[in-house]
Amino acid sequence: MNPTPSMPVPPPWDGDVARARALQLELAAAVRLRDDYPPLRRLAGVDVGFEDGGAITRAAAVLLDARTLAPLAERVARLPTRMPYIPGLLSFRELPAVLEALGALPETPDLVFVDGQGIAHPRGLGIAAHLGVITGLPAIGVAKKILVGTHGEVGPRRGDRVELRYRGKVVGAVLRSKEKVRPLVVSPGHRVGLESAPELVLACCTRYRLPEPTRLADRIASRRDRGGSLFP
DNA sequence: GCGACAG
DNA sequence: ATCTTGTCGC
Repeated sequence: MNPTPSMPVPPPWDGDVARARALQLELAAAVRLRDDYPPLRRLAGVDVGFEDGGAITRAAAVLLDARTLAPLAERVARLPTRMPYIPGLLSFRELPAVLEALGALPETPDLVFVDGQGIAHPRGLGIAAHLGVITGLPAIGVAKKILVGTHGEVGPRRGDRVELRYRGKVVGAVLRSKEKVRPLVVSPGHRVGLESAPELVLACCTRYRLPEPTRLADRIASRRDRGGSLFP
């Protein structure tokens, strides 16, 4: 992704929870849930970790070949942490660092996988949806736990899934990405449909619970990369 | 009023 | 998310 001139970022945290929530409602209105992504050539995965007991926010972005899922580039961004974790306002805490790492990638991805919720959120704007609306890029949220919503039992086989409902609406899917592991919570972030999101995530799940884009970003963001880059 | 609550 | 080693189960 080239030096992007005007990529709007969340305003500095001022402690005003009510205003942040109001902004989420505005941005949620811009979310598009229709499949509208280009032929997939490049994928990206982003995730966040912390250093100094939370003082530093460390974001990682990984670029992958969509066909082979092989990593092509990785970027890390470190920023002073501006606000505490508040359920429902996660994106305001993590997005600044994520956008910096994403913007530093050598190419603009066709689709971004984000560790967290898409529209499966109290106001329809989880971090994946927030990122999508702000960057204009197609995005999907892949979370390890539910924030809101309910669902029936999920089958035991890879690929089995059930709808995630919130306030009478389908907002995502609970997907078994691999046998004998807890299912993932998948929800569209932007420019991706409710049916396509789980399909795209599953296509990126090889031998682990998490899809490659998010799994690789997670390794780097959480300092588990064991000494260095993905390219030995 | 009492829980629940992505990372 | 993070603090943290070995250990039990598939």
